[in-house]
Amino acid sequence: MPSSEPTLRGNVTRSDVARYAGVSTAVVSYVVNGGPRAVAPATAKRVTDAISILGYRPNVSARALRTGSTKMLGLVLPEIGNPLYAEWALAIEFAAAERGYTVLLANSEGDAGSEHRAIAQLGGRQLDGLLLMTTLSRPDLASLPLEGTPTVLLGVLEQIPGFVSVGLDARAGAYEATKHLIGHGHASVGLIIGADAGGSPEFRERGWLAATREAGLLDGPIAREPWSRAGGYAGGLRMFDSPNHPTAAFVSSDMQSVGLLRALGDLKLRVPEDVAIVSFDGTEDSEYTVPRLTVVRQPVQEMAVEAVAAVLRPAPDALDALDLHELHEPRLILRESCGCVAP
Amino acid sequence: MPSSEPTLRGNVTRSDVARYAGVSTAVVSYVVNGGPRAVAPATAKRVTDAISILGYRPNVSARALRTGSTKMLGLVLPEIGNPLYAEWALAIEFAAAERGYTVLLANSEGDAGSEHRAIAQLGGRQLDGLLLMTTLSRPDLASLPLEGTPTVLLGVLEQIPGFVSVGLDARAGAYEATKHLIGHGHASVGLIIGADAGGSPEFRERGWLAATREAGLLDGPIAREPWSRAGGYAGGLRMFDSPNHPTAAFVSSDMQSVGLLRALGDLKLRVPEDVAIVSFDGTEDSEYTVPRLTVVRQPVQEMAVEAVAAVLRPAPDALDALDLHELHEPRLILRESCGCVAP
DNA sequence: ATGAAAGCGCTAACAT
DNA sequence: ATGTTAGCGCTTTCAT
Repeated sequence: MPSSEPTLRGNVTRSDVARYAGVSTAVVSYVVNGGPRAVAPATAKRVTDAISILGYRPNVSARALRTGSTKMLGLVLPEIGNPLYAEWALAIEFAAAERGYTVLLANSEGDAGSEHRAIAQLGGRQLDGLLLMTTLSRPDLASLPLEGTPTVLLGVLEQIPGFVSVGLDARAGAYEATKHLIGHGHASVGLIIGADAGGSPEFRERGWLAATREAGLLDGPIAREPWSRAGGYAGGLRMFDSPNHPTAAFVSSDMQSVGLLRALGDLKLRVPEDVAIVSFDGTEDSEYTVPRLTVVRQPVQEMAVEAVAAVLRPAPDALDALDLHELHEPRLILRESCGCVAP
Repeated sequence: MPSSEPTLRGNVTRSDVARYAGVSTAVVSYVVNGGPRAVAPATAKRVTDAISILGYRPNVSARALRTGSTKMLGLVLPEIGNPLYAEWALAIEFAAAERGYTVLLANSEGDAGSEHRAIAQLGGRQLDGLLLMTTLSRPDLASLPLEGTPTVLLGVLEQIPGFVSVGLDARAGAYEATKHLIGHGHASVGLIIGADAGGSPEFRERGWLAATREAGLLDGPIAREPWSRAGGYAGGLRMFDSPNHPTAAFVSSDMQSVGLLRALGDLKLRVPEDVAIVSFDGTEDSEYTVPRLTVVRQPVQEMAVEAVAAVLRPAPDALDALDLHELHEPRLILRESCGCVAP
């Protein structure tokens, strides 16, 4: 005997609810959406009862088709495997949920081709906005198939014409970090930084350079390696496997610092006694390395909230208002790897 | 003078394309979807040309409304902050993309309330399937608002009636790990494991116990702590801050191992000389700790591919086929922390 | 090989 | 305060 259980499967429609509650479909809509017309309390109750009894769930696709809004935001990240991006993903998701939006996450795997593909993929889904942590440089950005989707650039270090972006003052952070290291009396501070992929990294490099020069020191050595544990490992091996290596290093990401620590371990060099380190990012990883990393912390949560707000903000009439670049301030957190705090 | 540029914004519809190509909307559909009717090559070309000239992109909501399939899969994870879950997310996303599906990611924050909320959230979106890394125990699972969405449980250690699940033989992995440690001559092997949240952890505990007993050793100490760096740190401090601590430990997750390493550093205990460790998971983190961690590696990618295949598989007629539990085999990877490989 | 048209479930303007 | 109804963009059956 076949069951006529109405809660079976999710295909209860609003007209089933309307019939059950003895009202029109419009009233069901008014109740579900809290508007735009008022409904008598008694009627509303009949409707909500019917909804829960029948197990009705609004069809999001139909609503999106009708209203033009999917209540979804796209988020393109280079790789969630990187704890910093994982932190971003979490923060964005949270900020979006607070405003009733769901996040569709896409990985760009850190290369331009995948990034285009990821954006194209998301583009077909009528997203209400796109949050883009791009690895692309300025000229490439223009060719993105953005198609009228409000877009906000994430983790951008400089202002990019035609785009709203949420960035951080990486130069100031790097400057402060390097200056702190120099304050410990090091004569030379090395720099481990990512391969230059779009104008971004130089800001950290500039801060490091400015602090070095300002102190009247000679420029320390530079290792340019991928923004990964493996990159930090390779750079560390190269920079420190020689008798006259620098006694301090500013490392441009936590991932690279983890790799550097690994390399220093292999080289039997102690941190901070033989090599002092300040890292950039401040992910949870940095609190659990041995020794704990002194870091320049990115205010990820703060930036995520702002990014979501920005992408949802109605487009301003003046187009120049698009060239917006919100700058957030990183913060130096003193721990063991610089030699400040006893291990 | 206002522009009549047709590529402006994404609101070109299939009927615009039809008009431009001089065909009916049906033909546009046939071309876009490669069926169900054949189209003359010349006509098809006119259509594809029109599509690219006008910058037409199919409206996913409309298609979903019409076909009932959103081509989206939901993925509920306890926290992407954990590298193991990040790895899962990546693997699932990849496996889904291969089959033309997009993944909607939701965080359950590791507690039942958030998990319910996350599922309810996704539930309204007419997903074609749900992948669920649950922290819930069996009885709670039954109360989930799954509503006819095909669901596959992830990372489950035992077979759960009424659910398809993709799991791994954690007991075997823990057994092998512990046995390996014992083979190094340790008289006692401690266990650091997560707080027991639903039947899952015991499998690792059982494997550890079995190996211990089989070797005729006394049971080592157990520290039950959260599945996090902080948990491993706390457990490590407790287990090893005493003169007669065990000389080896099997740790049930990489996150906890990272915390344990940190604790051992604080206690000035060396690994593997004073304490030998084998960890469980085998995330990238485990390759970059100092020393490198010997691990029982979860075949995440393999499990992810299988999970996606399972959730997309048409529901079998026989309901008992639902009680499916695919068991994957973890693999021991020898590195430095157990004392096998010279640092 | 192609076209006409119905209708997926919903919202909101326009009735009443 | 509530009901009627047009249509969002798409797929697909049924004609031609």
